[in-house]
Amino acid sequence: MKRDKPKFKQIIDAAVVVIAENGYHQAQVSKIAKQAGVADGTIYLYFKNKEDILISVFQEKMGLFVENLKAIISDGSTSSEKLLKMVENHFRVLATDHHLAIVTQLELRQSNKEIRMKINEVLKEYLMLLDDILIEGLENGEFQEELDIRLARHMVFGTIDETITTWVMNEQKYDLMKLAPKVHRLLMSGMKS
Amino acid sequence: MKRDKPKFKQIIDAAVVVIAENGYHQAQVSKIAKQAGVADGTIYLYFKNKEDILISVFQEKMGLFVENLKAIISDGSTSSEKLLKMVENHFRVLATDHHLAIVTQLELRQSNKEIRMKINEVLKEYLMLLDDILIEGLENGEFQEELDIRLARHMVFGTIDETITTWVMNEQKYDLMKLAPKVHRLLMSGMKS
Amino acid sequence: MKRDKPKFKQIIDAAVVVIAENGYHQAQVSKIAKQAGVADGTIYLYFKNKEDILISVFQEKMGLFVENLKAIISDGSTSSEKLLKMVENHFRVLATDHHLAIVTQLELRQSNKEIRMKINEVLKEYLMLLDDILIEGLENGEFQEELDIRLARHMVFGTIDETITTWVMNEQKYDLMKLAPKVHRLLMSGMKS
Amino acid sequence: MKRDKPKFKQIIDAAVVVIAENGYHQAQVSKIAKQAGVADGTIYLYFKNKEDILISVFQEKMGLFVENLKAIISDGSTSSEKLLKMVENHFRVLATDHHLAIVTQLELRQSNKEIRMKINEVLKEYLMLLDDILIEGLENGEFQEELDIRLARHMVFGTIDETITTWVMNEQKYDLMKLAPKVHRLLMSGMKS
DNA sequence: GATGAATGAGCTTTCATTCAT
DNA sequence: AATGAATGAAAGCTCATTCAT
Repeated sequence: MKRDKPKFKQIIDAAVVVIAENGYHQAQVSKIAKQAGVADGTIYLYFKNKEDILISVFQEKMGLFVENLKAIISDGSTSSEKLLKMVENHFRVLATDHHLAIVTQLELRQSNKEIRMKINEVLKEYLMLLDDILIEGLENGEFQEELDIRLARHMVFGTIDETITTWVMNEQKYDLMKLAPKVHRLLMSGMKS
Repeated sequence: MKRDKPKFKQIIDAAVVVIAENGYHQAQVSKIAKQAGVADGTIYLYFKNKEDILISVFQEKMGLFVENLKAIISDGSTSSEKLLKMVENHFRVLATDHHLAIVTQLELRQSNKEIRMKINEVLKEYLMLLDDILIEGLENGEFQEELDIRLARHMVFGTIDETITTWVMNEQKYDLMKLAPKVHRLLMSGMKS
Repeated sequence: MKRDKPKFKQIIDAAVVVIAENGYHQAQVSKIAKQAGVADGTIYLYFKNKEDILISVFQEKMGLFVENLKAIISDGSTSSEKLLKMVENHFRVLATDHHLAIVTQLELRQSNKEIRMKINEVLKEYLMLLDDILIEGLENGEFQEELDIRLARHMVFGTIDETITTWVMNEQKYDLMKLAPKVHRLLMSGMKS
Repeated sequence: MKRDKPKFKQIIDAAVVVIAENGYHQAQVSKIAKQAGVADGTIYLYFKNKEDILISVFQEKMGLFVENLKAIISDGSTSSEKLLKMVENHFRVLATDHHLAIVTQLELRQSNKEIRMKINEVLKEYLMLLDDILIEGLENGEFQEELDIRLARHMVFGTIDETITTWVMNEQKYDLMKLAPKVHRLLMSGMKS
C-alpha cells in the first residue's frame, strides 16, 4: 500500500511545510518535491495529481483529530467533559503544529470547489463524532431537551473554527490552549446571565 | 468619486453574478466585463486591479449588513432582542440574494490570503457593532458577567457563519430564516439543560 | 473573419518555416510565435490550439493545389493533358516552396491520428477532383474502359507522392519538374512494351 | 546474438501489438514491457533505446517481404508474373496480419524523420529487389525500353502503398487480395485506352 | 540476467494588464 | 471616457532511461 511507504508521508509533510510557508497558490509541485527530497516525477508515483496531494494532506492529518476524538468519546466521562476534551484536542493539535494550523485554517480553503467538497467528506466523519456526543448528552439529560443537534453542531464547530482562525490570523500570538475551558463554558452556558 | 458612477456598481454587480455562476477561479476579468456590458479595459478605469474588484464587492455588499445593524442597535430594545435581530438580518440578506450568498460563503473564501486579510478588515466594522451589543448586554446585566467578549464574538459569528455555509452547501434547500430564533435561543442559553 | 486578417497568414507561414527547419516535434508554439513576430498569446487569438495551427497550415496550402487544379480541369484540353497539368502543378507548387515540401511530405505525417484524419478530409477534395478527370477520360474514351477509378486514383496519387517524397528525402537535389512528363507518360502507357 | 534469444522476438511482437492497439504516441516502453511480460529495464538489455525497438520491428517484419520476394524472383516466370506475385505477396502479408498492417501503414509513419530515414534504409533492400525485376523486364523486352527504372519503382511502390493505406484507413473492410490482379494489370498497361 | 523505483527535462495554454486609437 | 488587440510569464505532468539490488 502506497500510504504506508515512507515516501508517502515524507511528501505529505513536505506539502504542509511548503503550503504554510509559501501559500496555497505558490505551492508548486516542484517545490514540494524539493522539500521532500525527491524528484518531481516521484510525486506522481505516490499521488495521482496535485489535487490528490492536497486531499491526502487533509485525510492524513484529519486522522489525528478523529482518532483522538474516538478515544475521548469512549472514555467514561460526562458529555460535557467530552465536549471540553474535544475542544482541547482540537486546539492542542493545531497549537502544536503551527504549519498545519496555517494550512487547515487559511490555505486549504483557497482550493477549488471540487477539492473542498472532498475535504468536506473527510470533515463529515469528525462532525458525526461530535453529533454522537451531542446525542448522548441529550439522552442522558445533560443537555437541554429542545436542543437542535444540527444547530448545536454548527455552534460548536463554528465557534471552534472561528476562534482558531482568528488566532492564526493574529499570527498565533497568544496561548490558544488557555481558551479551551472558557470556550467550553460559553458553549455550555450560553451568554444569558 | 468613482464609487458613485453608474458603471462602478454595474461592474460590482456583474462580478457577483459571474463569480456565483462560474466560481471564483473561473471569474475572469473579461467575463465580468462582458457581463457588465463594458470593454475589458474599462474595468481598469474604475478598479486598480482584479483584487480591487473583489474587495470592493465585499465592501459594497457588507454595507447592507452594517447599515441594517446600525439601525437595529439604535432602536430601544434589549441586547438579547438586538442579537436576535442581527441574526435575522444576516440570514435575511443572504437568503434574499442567492448569488451573494454563494459568493460570500463559498467563492470569495478561495481568494488568496492577502485578499482575505483585506476582506477581514471590512468585516471588522461589522464585528465591532456586534461587540457593542455584547458590551451593552454585559453592562446592563443581561449577559453573564464573566462573558469574554472576544470568545462570545467568535461564538456568535462562527455559529451564524457555519449555519449559513452549510445551508448554501445544501443548495439552500430549506428555509434559513426559520432557524434564526432557534440560533438566537441557543446562543443565549447555551447547551446545558 | 480571422482567416483574412494578416496575422493569420503570418502565423501560418511562420509555422511552415519553423516545422521545416526544426522538425515537427521541435516546432514549439513559442518558436512559431517568435518566427511570426508576435507574442505566444497572440497565436491563441487566431487559433484554438496548436493542432488547429497544423490543420490550418494544410488547409491553407492545400487550397493552392485545389484552386490550380480546378482551373486546369475547366480548361478545354483532353483528359490526358489535364492529368499532365495536374502532375506539373503538384510538382511545381512543392518545387517552388522547399519548406512546404518538407512539411507536407515528411513532417506533417508525424502528427497524431486525429490530426491526420482531419488532414485527410482536406485531401479528399483534391482526390475528388482527380476522380473527375479520371471519369471524364473514361467517358470520352481516352482511358481504357475497364479502368477501376479507385485503383487509378491510388496509382496516380501514390506515384506522385512517392516521387516527391523520394525527391525531398534526397534533399531536393535534382529537378523535380523535369520528371513530370515522364511520370505522366508512365501513368498513361504503363510499363508494358 | 541478441536477435536470436526468445525475449528479443517476444519484445518485437509485443511492440507491434501495443502500437497497433494504442497508436504510436501511446506506445510507451512500459506498455511494451508489460505486454511482453518483462520488466521495463529488461527492454534495455535487448535494445539500445526505444528508437531501436521501432527500427527492429521494421527490420524483422520487413524480412518476411524480402524473403518471399527473393523466392519469387528466383523462380522461372516472366517479369510481369514476378511483378504480380510481388503485389500479391505484399498484399497477402499485410492482409494476414492486421496489427502489422496498422503499424506499417499508419503508426510507424508518425515517427520522427531520423527513424523514418533508418526505416527507409531497410526498405531499400526491398526496393532493390523490385529494381531487379524491372531491369530484367527491360532487358528481356517485356517492358518498354524508355522505362525510367526510378519512376517505375515509384509508381509500383507508390500504388501498392497508397492502395494498402486506403484499405487500412477504411478499417480493412474489403478484400485486399482481390485487388492484386487489377493493380498489376493497371501498372502494366497504364490508363490509356 | 532481470528487476522496477526513481529520475528530471520539457512545453502548451491561460489571463490579468496595457496602451494606441 | 472607452475600447479590445496584444502581451508574456508561469506550472503540472509524462515517460525514456538508469542503476542498485
